[in-house]
Amino acid sequence: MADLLSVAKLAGVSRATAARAFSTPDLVRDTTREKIFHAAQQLAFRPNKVAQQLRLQTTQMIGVMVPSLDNPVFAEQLQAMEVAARACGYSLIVTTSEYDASRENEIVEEMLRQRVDGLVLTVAEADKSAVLTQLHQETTPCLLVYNPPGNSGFPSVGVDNHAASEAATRYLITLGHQQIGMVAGPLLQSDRARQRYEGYCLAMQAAGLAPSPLIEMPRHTQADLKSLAPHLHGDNALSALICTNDLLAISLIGELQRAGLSVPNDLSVMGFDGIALGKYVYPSLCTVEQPRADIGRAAIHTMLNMIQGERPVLTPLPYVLRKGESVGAPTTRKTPPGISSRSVA
Amino acid sequence: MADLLSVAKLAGVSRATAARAFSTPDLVRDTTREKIFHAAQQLAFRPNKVAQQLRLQTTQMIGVMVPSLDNPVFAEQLQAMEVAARACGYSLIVTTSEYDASRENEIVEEMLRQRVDGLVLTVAEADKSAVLTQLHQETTPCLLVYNPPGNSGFPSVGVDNHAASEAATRYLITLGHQQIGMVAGPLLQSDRARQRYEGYCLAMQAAGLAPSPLIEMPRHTQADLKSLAPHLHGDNALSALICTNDLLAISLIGELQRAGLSVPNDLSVMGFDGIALGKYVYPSLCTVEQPRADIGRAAIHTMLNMIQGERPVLTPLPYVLRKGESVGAPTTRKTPPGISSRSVA
DNA sequence: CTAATCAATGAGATCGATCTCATTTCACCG
DNA sequence: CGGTGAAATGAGATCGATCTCATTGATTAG
Repeated sequence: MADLLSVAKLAGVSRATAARAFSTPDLVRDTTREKIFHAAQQLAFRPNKVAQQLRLQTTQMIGVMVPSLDNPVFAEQLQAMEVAARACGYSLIVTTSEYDASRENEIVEEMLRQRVDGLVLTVAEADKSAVLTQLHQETTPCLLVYNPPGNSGFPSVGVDNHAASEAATRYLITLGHQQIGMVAGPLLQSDRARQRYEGYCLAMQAAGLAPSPLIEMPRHTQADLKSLAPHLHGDNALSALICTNDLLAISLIGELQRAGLSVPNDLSVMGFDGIALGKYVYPSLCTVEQPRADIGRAAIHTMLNMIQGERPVLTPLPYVLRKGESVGAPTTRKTPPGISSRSVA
Repeated sequence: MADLLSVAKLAGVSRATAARAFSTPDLVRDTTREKIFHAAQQLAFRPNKVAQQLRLQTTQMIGVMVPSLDNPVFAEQLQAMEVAARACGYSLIVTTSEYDASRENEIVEEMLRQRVDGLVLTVAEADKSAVLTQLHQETTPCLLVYNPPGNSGFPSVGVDNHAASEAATRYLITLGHQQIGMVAGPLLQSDRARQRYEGYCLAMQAAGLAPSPLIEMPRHTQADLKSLAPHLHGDNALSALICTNDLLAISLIGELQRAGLSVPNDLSVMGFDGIALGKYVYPSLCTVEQPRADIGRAAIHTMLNMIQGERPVLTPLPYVLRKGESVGAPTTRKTPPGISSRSVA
């Protein structure tokens, strides 16, 4: 591939002048510039970014790490990030951690070697993340997405999970639900899920209701009816469920319908995240929508500011309670009316 | 950030020896190597990939362009690509074209400037893609994904859309369907969608049935019942539909159910792509599954071979006809029985 | 004891751009 | 017509690594 030097030679000027023709055209006489452009054209010259990056000590690249692209909430955020970054002349190096801490380490190390200008990460658990602890030693700016800011010491872009979950729970309570449960992936391993559970508990208590213990599913994004069955019958049968993410909610609704139950008549199901597909399934998913595209854009713009040396000022982004057909008012249960009202006490 | 030279100085050796300690440790005396590693540790030395890339004339980076990450079929493929690339020491620069030809050009140009070692692209239409035409001038290896190989002149990883669509259609015919339609996004603008329609037509004709004209939806991944309504009533009312992608199918099923129709009792709906979520919704989506993860992995491994200078040998990957609850045998229609059988002739 | 061999290291060029600083060119004015 | 300042250009250093080739030092064979 032709380099600047060969262009300069062909045009009969020095390297420096050829370089100027591209970076600061005003400093080059019109006729000279023409000659250089013409030579560049002939040689199919294409500037070498790697050389620029080395010389200018900036890569115009942002390293992005998300847990998985199989979850649309991350893919949709990434889509917006890519568009925003490109519009500002930045490229993204995209990686997935698969929720694996050792991979997180390798990935971040690799990106630092690549001298990315900034890191935008979503980690499994911000508070106890080894990789974040180590990043404090570094000068490369780092920004979290979705992870609650907590005490990780890094700025974070996302919604207030705590408040959002409270709002979701209150909404169900307003509709008349009293037996409300929450469903999550295994071990409540994601910090966001934990905050959502806490928000749920608070809202329940504020309404004088007893929060149910968390119902754990064996997988993070796929519901399993067996784990849920015990909570659907008896005195304390649930009338509404909040899932810590939309994939869990959608697959749960599918399983319930497959088992002959009606959503929302037999059970109201609410999600969390607001992935696009939730609007199109039937029943449409009632969920707390995180503005994924806004979050992605905000992450990029905040990161660019941080790269400029500014200290980020971040307010949580607004969540939207998206109503949907998967949630309705509680109906009279199959259990005798007397029992159901007694169970409320 | 500390560089090799400072490490070398601290260790009391030359640049060359310090470099060798990392790249070819055998050539360095044990005691010397220890000194160098120790110095590196003290200075928190981290090799600069940009400098390596410039010197070694390889970036170990692959440029990836997909139309959009909002469609899980691309996100799921990308997830697999990222894991496969990382396992081989490569990074991905990820971009989205948003089905925009001018963006395609900019993106590819940008990646060539970045001196990616290879390009893995999914373009809107491989046959009439300006960017592909221009890429023939370049030496950077280029591989298509999902795009049918056609006469673009580039190797391609994906399934045989033509055959897959034929198989899907035959499956519906085997179940007894005769009035089968196909639904696509606007203008049949994607080359894959066009092949799928052709496959459908062939299978219909082979069975002695008349293919219906394509039913176009105003949007690529979101169904619109109004566009479909005319085909659901009358003598030629359809009993089964194939959608050119899963998002279209899932949203269509939602719309039908919302309108009080039953899938598959009133209408069987089949998708195409095999996104993960299709398995979990109710009714589960009957679809032609493209092995998205396999495709992603194959794309990376093929590209790595191409980078080695090998000429790729590609056989289409096997699709899987995934049965699901959204398709059933045709039922007696509301229209008088005599009419429905007459309409077959 | 000297020559030959091999392991270990260093000096300097190189990758492809940009930047600083010096030098040349040019226009304009007295 | 020479001088002055601005505009245009060039020479060379630089970014951080790797590689070639030369050199040093140690070991061993003759």
